[in-house]
Amino acid sequence: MSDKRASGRTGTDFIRQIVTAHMGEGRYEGVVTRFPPEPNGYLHIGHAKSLCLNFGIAQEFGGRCHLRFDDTNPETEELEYVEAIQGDIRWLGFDWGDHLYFASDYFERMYECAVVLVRKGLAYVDSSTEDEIREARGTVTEPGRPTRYRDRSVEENLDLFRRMRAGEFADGAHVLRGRIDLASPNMLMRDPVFYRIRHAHHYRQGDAWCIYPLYDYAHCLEDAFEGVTHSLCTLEFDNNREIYDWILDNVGFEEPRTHQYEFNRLNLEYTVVSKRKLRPLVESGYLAGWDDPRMATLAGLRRRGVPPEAIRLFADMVGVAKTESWVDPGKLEFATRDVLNRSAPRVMAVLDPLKLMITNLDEDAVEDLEAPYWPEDIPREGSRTVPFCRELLVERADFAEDPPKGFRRLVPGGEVRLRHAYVVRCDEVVKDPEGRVLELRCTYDPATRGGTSGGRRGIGTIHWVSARHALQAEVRLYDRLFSIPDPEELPDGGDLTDNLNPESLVVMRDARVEPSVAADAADTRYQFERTGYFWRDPVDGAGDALVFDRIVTMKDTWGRRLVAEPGSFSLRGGTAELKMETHPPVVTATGTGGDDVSPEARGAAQGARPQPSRERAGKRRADPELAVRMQRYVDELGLSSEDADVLTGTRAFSDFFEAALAEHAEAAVVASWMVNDLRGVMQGRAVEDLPFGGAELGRLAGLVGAGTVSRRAAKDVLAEMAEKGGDPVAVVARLGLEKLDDASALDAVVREVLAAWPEKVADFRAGKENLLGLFVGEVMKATRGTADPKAARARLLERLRAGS
RNA sequence: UGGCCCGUCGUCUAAUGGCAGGACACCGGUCUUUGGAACCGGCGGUGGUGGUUCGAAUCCACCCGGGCCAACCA
Repeated sequence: MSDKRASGRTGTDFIRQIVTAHMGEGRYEGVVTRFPPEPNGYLHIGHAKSLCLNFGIAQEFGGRCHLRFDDTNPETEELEYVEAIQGDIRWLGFDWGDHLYFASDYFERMYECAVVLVRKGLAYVDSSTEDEIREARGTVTEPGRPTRYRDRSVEENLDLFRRMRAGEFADGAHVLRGRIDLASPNMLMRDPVFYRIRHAHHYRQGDAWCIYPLYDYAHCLEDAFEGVTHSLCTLEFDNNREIYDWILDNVGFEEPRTHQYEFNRLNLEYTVVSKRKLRPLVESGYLAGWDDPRMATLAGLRRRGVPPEAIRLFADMVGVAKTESWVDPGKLEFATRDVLNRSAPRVMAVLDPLKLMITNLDEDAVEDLEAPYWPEDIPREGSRTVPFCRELLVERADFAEDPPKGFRRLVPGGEVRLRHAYVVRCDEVVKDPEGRVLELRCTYDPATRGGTSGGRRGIGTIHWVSARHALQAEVRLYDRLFSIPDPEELPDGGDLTDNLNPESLVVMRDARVEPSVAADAADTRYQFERTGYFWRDPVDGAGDALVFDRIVTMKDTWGRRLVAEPGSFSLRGGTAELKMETHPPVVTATGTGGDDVSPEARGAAQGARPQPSRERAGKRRADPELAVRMQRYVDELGLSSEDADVLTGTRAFSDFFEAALAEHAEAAVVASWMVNDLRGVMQGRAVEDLPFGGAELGRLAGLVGAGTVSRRAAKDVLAEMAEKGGDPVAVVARLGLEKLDDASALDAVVREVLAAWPEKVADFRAGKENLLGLFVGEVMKATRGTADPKAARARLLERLRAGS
């Protein structure tokens, strides 16, 4: 395994930063991630993000990514899904090599781990009913209570657990629970169930087992067994991390072991991925299946023709963070167009044909025109011939008798260029008795062969096919399945179908495609010029029938304009987009979820005084001495009540403060160090676990007060003390952080800094004065924080002003 | 309501005490044999109030808002 990072994209998201840090410090030999699907459904776009993250990190860091089926629930899992999932992952472009695993293969080892916990008294067999257990677990505000089985002996637990495995009991008769903490504020720690009895047939294990482990127990062990280093999951598993660590630590896995990190899952607007919610749509036949091209499943996207590269690009664009995100599907569309623009040959197809007769051409004349597959800005070679003759078909939407302003297509008496062919003029419009346009009679200008303009300016271009030569085809125009950004936001008493976009599928049954496509591979992705990207439907278009799916529309600046001009129409634009304009999406039905705060609430927030925290107030009630101290800090020491509140949050913190005060009597200064700085370096530790005491902090404050150390450098000293302990005087000496008092030395640094940033200096002199912070920062950096920032600032200003 | 997580342009995401940047979307322009692509420009943001600091999106406190957790699902 190489420790060199693979070349290519190196993201800077927080997970990659953690991995980078771990690799830098040599914590693991190599990065091992995993993608752990449960084989009970199809993968969707959200899984794609996780796949890109896990496999991407493995690739970038020269590690590996396991594919592990998390098949611990025999009642929902099937072989069909494990095969489909593997196909989807390969299609997306990822390879797990030899590292294919199944959680069910670990059942024996998991059982042994459970025995270890039972022997340690950390797990017990509970024979309560499911309802009893739930009821005894308490609520988020009330602690749980033990059931009467919690204190069974180790021997009895061992015996019962063995017999559970042996099949002596019925489903639900007993469970194995962790013996952790029934009062934990984290509900998952209230003696979670590790094993349950299910006499069910497992698709891989058959009837070998009748006890099955639950997620929280199984997942961390699976990771640990495989030597996973970074176990990435979505935000909602945040609460599960505590149990993840508890089990691994208590089973005996030592550092460096796997750890769990949570990132934000992908939410796509206008789509739903919930299996449960989508199932009725599939079963009712509204959707053609789990691979319906309108679905956000990988199977659906694949059938639709979205290239896997586009999905990977999309995942990159979306990024990874910890904020709950709702992504506009326009981003996926952009990624799709971006890939297809470079890779899809252009051909012509007419979706809604209108006859166009070239009256100055002989009936049997046929001219083969050469038409390049690529526009000039795509550096690819290749062309096909398209037959040009008397009777043509053009797009009905490309003709208007009464054109909207700015219309650049065919109008009575007007001219238009036929792509790759000739300029034609519309001489006559033939209609049926109802007034419907039947045919356009035009004359062409032979001097404009190949589409040259013949001196005309500002002329439009439309696509066409030869009526005689074109191939008949069915074209399916797909649009977003739902009409509102969050389809799961239901109207009162409504269901998902209320939010369906009625025009998510429009079928053009009598479309015509230029004849050249007959010779192409069936999986060719095309751009039908001016209408969008298409390919043959891999299911219904697999045989002789030409059935095309629209992968994505063209970006449509004209159609966008038309929205503002009622009565107009567009040939490309999605209907949902039009809808969005006419019916602004209702974000919440109740009106409670928006980001607007009522004026009253805002006013109240502004006027609110800082409140002592509930937790600290509670501590002071329990310990009257703390309350006395808080009062004294305010009355005698003159501290703000906020600072006094924080300082008296625990006895230890308050003691620490008093010890510091004994060394340095300026209460406000010491309090500030405690409240604002010390808490920052504690990193979740309790104050009594710090490797230094109050006296040291007091001395540090004294050093700053005496001018021995700048406040800035003192923060670095504090950080060093928090990490390694030590007396501040010694740390200052060791690190060489005494304050820089030499004015000429400071001036030298100031000159160096200004010389190093000539453009910024110019910008500053041109008026961008907030650049001063940059310069001060550079001086502080150059002096490792030992300069006096005020002096540096003054000197910088002097030189900056002098030079203007 | 107890605990945990999270608040940066409309959306997604950078900035790890020192220049608030990028992408999508939107608007305008150039170019164009696709109303595409490309190129140029514009719009637009640190939830609030205090505090610490020479300097705060970043550290501290409080408030507000959003999410997750009380399956023998994952």
